[in-house]
Amino acid sequence: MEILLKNGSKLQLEKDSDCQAAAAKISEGLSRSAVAAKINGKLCDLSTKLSNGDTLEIITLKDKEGLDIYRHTCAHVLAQAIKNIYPTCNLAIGPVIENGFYYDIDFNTPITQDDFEKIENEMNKIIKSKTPIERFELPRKEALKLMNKYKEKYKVELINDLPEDAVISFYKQGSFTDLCRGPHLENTGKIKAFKLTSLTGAYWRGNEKNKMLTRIYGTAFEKKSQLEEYLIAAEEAKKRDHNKLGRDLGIFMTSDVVGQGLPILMPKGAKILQILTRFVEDEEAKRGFMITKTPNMAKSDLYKISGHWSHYRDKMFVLGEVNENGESTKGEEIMALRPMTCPFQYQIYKNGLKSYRDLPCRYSETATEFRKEASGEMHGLIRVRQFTLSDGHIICTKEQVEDEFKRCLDLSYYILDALGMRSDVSFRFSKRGKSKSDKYIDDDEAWNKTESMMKVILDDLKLDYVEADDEAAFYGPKLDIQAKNVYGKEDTLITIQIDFAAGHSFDMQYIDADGSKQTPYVIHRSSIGCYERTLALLIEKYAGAFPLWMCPTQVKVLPITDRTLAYAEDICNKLMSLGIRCEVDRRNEKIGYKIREAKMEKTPYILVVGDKEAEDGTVNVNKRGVEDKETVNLELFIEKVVKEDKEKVIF
RNA sequence: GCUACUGUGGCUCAGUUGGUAGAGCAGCUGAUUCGUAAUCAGCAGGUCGCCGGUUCGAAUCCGGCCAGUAGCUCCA
Repeated sequence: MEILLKNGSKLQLEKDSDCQAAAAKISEGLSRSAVAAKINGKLCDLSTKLSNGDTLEIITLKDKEGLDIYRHTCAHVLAQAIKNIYPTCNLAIGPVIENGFYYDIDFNTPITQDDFEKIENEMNKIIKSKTPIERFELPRKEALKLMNKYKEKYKVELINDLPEDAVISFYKQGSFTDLCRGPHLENTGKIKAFKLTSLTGAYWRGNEKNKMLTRIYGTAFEKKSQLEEYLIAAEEAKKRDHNKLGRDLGIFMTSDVVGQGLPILMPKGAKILQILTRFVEDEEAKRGFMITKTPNMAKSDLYKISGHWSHYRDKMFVLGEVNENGESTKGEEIMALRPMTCPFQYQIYKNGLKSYRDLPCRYSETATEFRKEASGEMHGLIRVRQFTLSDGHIICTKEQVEDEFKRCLDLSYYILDALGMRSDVSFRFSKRGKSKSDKYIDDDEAWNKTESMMKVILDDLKLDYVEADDEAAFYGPKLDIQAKNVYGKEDTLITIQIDFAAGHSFDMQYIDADGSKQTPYVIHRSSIGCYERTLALLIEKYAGAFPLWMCPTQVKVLPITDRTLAYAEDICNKLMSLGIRCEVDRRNEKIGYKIREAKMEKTPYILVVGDKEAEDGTVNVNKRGVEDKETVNLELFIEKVVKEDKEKVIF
């Protein structure tokens, strides 16, 4: 028979040959490195038989899919090892993830990370045994019988939920059989380098109402050296962790007596936030936003109109005792700290009759907001209970939505560029999609209309985005600009949202050209996101060595002896008068000591001044990240640093 | 909120099977005025996260709470 290879060439094979045989025929090297195959574009095991006319692609570990298969097999080896050691445990699911794999298991007796050695040893035994891995398929009834026999209740549930026409396949390695779509490696001996990395809890089927299972994370690579490299890189990444670095650098702190999720920004952190805030507010003003200053709390009446009281109340800090329906138990007026700024800015819009000539109405505010996150959800500066959001709302006509949306995105691009983060973000179109829980405002028509409206805009912008169901706000779809922290966890940095409900629920109106009353659309948007979170990601991106323009201290002057202290002070005063943030290290210490400290603080410019410099009117410049130091004329240095600060140079 | 782990002076860490706390750095004082990542000496600093229990005796064992970390759920 004849099959077609991906590169277009043809291959003659014996009848009933499988993919492995095909790989062997192509080359010995390929035969060795093959892990799976794609027949007519569909992934399958190497043992899959080929038919005349098939198109074949051999998958190796160089392919992402190949590495995934390798890791998936590793997850099965983990499951087998665990079943060997803990025969009464129940297996749930064991998929591949970005940098490895995990397996969720219901243990009867809890295990700890100390048990990893034992499990890894057992896995090594299974790998050494080079047990063949075989695929077989069963009709639903038989499949259920098999899993019931093994008392795998989670697998039974999975099979029951498979669609009617699904092929139910299993993979068997020795005495161990697992429900699995596959494909897998040919035998367990092909795994060369793996490691179990962490142990956590995870709800069965991701639902908090279900039992919490034990999740074991691991990773695997083609070679031991790659595994080592990965583990070292992960350790290195953790050194940039803002939660450690931010505290070490004196940017923020927390205090037991203040409370969870309430970070305290210390002078350096507060300075960075001030710099960012001024930058953002000025840029927003240039782009037609009107700054507002609205209260941090309001009566429950406001949140009843916005829908927060019914959709969001359990996430709010409510001042006063309320019953399940959100009514005061004592007949008092109930106040609540604001979780968002929207309803406050709508009040401004509603103050006086609006004409179509007034639209678009762009409001923005550097707003303090409060959200009562569950105790386990807080994380450094990334997830907190009080935060500062560059929060804004655009009230406009339907025709203006598209243009305004694009302007919002353009503003965020501008800011991301200034932060040097544009290439670090990805886009997520967060929809309600098919999920219709009571989390969302119940209005199918409006949801459909708004989601398709947003899709048109995103496609028109040729944005490279992923669509995500069940990620919308309760009032509408969002474009989320996502960024990852050093652990690879993704969070929303910036968001732009279209709200179909606010105009109606707040009874916002404008008088159109023809004299008729119309209801406007609302765009919720952030320009730089939540300052605390953005700061966290900046700390991690730059490992504390921020671009000059956002450094709390930009220049540090170090006199070598007291004799040049006056000269150092003079330099500092000159720079400060030009808006450069500068300090003098006045301590009577050796120059090496002062330099060490200034470098550990990641100061962009360290100026060493001794008798020579004082006499010549020069400074010895130690630029951050540059090995060589140079002595330059003071005026020249000042000119250069002022220019660099103004232009927000990112080096 | 859930699962697992962690909590010793400002920071980094010691502290053996429960016998009543130790170092380095930082701080303070003194000397040193020394040219590119830690000058020397001395001093001071801790009810071992908090509360309760077991015990003759708890930093060490047990329980509760508080805080921190990773993950789940949730989310800017």
